Amino acid sequence: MREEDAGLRARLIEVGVDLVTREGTRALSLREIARRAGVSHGAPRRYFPTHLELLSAIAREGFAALGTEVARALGDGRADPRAQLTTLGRAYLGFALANRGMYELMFRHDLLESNRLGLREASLPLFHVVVDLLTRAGLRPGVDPRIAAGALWANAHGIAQLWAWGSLQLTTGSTELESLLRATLEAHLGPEPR
Amino acid sequence: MREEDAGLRARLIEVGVDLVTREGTRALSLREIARRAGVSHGAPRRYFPTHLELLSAIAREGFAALGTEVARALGDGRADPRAQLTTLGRAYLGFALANRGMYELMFRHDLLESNRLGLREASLPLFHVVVDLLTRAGLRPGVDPRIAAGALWANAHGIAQLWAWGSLQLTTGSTELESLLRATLEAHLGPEPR
DNA sequence: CGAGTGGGTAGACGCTGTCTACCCACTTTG
DNA sequence: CAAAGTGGGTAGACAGCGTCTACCCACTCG
Repeated sequence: MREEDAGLRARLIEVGVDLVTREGTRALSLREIARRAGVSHGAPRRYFPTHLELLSAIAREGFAALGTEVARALGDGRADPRAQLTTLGRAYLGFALANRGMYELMFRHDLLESNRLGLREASLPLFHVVVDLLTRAGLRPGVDPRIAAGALWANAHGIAQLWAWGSLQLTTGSTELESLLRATLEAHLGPEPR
Repeated sequence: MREEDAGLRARLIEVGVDLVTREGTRALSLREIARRAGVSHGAPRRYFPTHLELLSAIAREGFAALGTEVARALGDGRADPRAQLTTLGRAYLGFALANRGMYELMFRHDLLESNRLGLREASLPLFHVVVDLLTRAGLRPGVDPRIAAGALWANAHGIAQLWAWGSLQLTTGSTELESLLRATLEAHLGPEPR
């Protein structure tokens, strides 16, 4: 009867996304989601046999959002690879910090039945973008770009997580975050050419 | 009456450490810890007013273990800084992978009341070791060693976490882990001198 | 001897995820 | 047109959880 009667399945995911971005992973109980969707607590079971599968579906939505965000930031991809990598890093960290709840969910493998539900695949295209940009940007000889991409990803992930946790905030202000990103990129690509 | 009657408080922590290293964070319910310690579920409250405080105490034990592990690996500190950094990285990743449950707990800030309970302080000395080693190893000019240390830490953390999650395992075998570590260190310190 | 108290027990409350029995509107079929 | 089947949802139960509260027992101290 709502304007959005797009089936309960979609509505549950929508409610979940809304809930996690606004109140964090803690609020994502099955019953609470059902409550906010206006159905009984048993209803979700028809579409998601278990709580984890619902959470995974919500997390997939997060990966999709991250993907489009990054794609939007990269634009037509005509800038040089190095600038694009910086842009990508900024977009990644920006997403992680703007949507902490969702980002946390996306990497809480204990909530997600990690492998089985295609979450790894959901983050794979982004990984390949990084590999591609790195090869085009030029690495030191003898460096496997997939290794470098893995290291870079891990670095961004670590920064986002430790920052969100507060472990990295020596000072306040996000200029330090930018410094961390720059330090990482320069380390992998050599100093900025002028 | 046991050979270990070192007070309930210590025993609860001990049981918790044992439990998390053997069965993961999932098993760390307050009632289960109490059960294994042989007391009623209300007993821990005398020493830990809330579940989170007990978990934090267990995590602190983890940070201590990580610290001594790293210290043991570094030895008398006479090797050159670069080699020590490699050793430290290996020890860090080794700890994270050998004690996945504990490592996960240590960085699950949603379980830990993060700031208030001195957990950040627990990891701070290790951070300073990294800063020290980096300055002695020599960075490119104009690089704040604290920033570099943060980036490095974030990188190690990210590698540990994504590896544990399975996101980084392009191939199997831990040689790839070693590659990731090497790539990171070489990126920050320049190629290995021969 | 009586009061006070540290340390633990036991039960209740509201919440959680899962399971099961039911039920109602709708479609399909004979 | 009636009967059977079924997709989609409700409602209640169950065990487990963290927290709170009332009690209680051994022990110490005045």
